[in-house]
Amino acid sequence: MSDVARAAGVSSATVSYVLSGKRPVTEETRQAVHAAIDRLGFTLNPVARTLRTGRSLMIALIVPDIANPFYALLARSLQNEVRARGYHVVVCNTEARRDEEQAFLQEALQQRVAGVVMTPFRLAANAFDVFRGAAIPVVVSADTPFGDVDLVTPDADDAVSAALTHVADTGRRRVGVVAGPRDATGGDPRLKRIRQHAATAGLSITEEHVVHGEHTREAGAKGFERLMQTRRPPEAILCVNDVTAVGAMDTAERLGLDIPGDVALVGHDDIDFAALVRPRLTTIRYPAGAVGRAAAHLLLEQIDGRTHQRRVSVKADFVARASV
Amino acid sequence: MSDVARAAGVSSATVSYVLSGKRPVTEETRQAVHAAIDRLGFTLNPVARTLRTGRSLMIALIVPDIANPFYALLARSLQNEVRARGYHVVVCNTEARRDEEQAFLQEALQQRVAGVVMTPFRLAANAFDVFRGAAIPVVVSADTPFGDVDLVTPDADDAVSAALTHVADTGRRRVGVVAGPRDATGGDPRLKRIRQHAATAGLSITEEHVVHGEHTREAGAKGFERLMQTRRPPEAILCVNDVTAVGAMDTAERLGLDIPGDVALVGHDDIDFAALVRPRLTTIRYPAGAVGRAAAHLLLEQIDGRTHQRRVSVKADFVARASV
DNA sequence: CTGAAAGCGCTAACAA
DNA sequence: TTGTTAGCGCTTTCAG
Repeated sequence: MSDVARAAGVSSATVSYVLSGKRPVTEETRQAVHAAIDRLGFTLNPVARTLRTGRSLMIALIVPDIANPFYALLARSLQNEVRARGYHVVVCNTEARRDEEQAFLQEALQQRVAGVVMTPFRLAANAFDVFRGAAIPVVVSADTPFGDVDLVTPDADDAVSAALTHVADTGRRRVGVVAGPRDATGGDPRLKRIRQHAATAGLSITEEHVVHGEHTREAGAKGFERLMQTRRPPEAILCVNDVTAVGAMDTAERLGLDIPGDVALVGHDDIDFAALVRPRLTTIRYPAGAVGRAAAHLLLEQIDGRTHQRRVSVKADFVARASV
Repeated sequence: MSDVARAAGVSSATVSYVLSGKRPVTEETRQAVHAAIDRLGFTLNPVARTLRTGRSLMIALIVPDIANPFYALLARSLQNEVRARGYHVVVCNTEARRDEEQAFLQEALQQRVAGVVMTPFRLAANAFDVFRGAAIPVVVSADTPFGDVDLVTPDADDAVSAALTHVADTGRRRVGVVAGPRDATGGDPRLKRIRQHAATAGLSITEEHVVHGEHTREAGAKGFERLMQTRRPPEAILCVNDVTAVGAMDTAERLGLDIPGDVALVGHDDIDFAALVRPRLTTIRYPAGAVGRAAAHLLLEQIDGRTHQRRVSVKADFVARASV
């Protein structure tokens, strides 16, 4: 940059100001600087800028598993939204492990990221306090508020209610749930919501018909199996997400169980492939693209220092297909 | 860091050397420094280090689409491999567009990334020359060599041969291909390989039975449709990847075409969901996890300055399921 | 074995 | 409207 300054016959401060526009510059010197920049093929060093300003152009996306299509789509949409502003997305897979969640958060802090978008699982609720202190924007994408940070959350009551009504309409009464991990911070909000609407729909969910596990295909397979091994197996099973529902289908096939003949199945998220498996998966759609966009907007608002909504909800809706 | 130095009664250089181990330090001072570090809760600032050394802890993963499960899995496995060494993965979705490919490469350069893993599509073959100049390690994941950089590539001849033989064994002769973009750098190596083995298997691929498009579901849907609209439609269709094959299935369903009754379908990659769609997709497996690991190893070898293999091939194999 | 000090490239007071 | 300069926090040469 000092090279450019010399070539343009100005100070390096002026070059900086020409580039940032944070101070008025005469058209003449502006031209001269740009000419020098072009001539020398100069590009700003973002690292030096980060060191100086304490803010990088990186946004940390901290999620359990980028191979889960929901998060992959979220990542893509987030990147799409922030790219125009020069931000990059660094993807951090926590496997829903608390140590990894903390480690990535710590590293994000050290790296002076411009912001964090996270789906926390086992974090302590005060984990983001440090970020508030460091004035680093944080957006949490989760079904339930988490600490004192901006939130993107599903508006899923209608959808869940519709799903349960639909299940009830097909004459099923005993409902099981393949829920998220028992030790997740704040429990499993999706399970809570299901429980909340079950009674209204005339459905019963007994304790033995709720199993906990990770949000993975393997956990879904195992959870479904345990549910079907109970004395009176559920007539319908809701899964915490589509990936676990697919795991459930794995088991159903292995056990020779027919879906929806022997048991109905409902997922969550509506990932692309939910419509492709057989039977086509009935699910509660939570659009990952919209979630990514919402998170991006919340984050950018914070970065810009504008008053931010503390919370955006994304409408979920019920998608009836063939698994119920 | 100067705080730590002061607290430990040493110079900041010594603190640096204690941390890096690049110079012998007496056990005594080492202890003192560590004590001070713990007491003050000090952590190294990676940004300052990057500015000084010209190398960050970021690895750029530049791919067409992270929402394609193949790349999502690649990303996860890459991150897994490099994480222990302190590296992070920033994901860059190019949508297979040349301008984005170039832009991300340029940005990676500015950011002084530790390395680049890329699947290029429309880049000029000399695009990596700058990286060689800047001594930034690059690994390309592609079906064909690309410029003068390390390569992770499928060893797919046996698999493709097996696939075509399998197709021929079912009595089909006219084969169509939903190939990659016509203007991709170096054409479509998968198409080439298919052509190469077709004759041997006694199959014929006419010009009108090769259609080009992006590696997307939509392009697959369109390509399949065009193929099926030819005067004598192919009896079997090979797709450049599983995502396009799924697109083909979309169209088949819309048109009321039975797979494999009316036309057989073969994919590429064997993403998780290939086994879940109906009919289960027969495909040529190219394991994304192994590709990510191979890329990571190649990259780390380069970072460590060790003599690197210029090329690693990952065995592909034929997976016969129900779509042929 | 340790310290002093330069400097990576930028931004933002402060001064003119 | 522009310039001077300090300093972000680290690594590494050079000197001891």
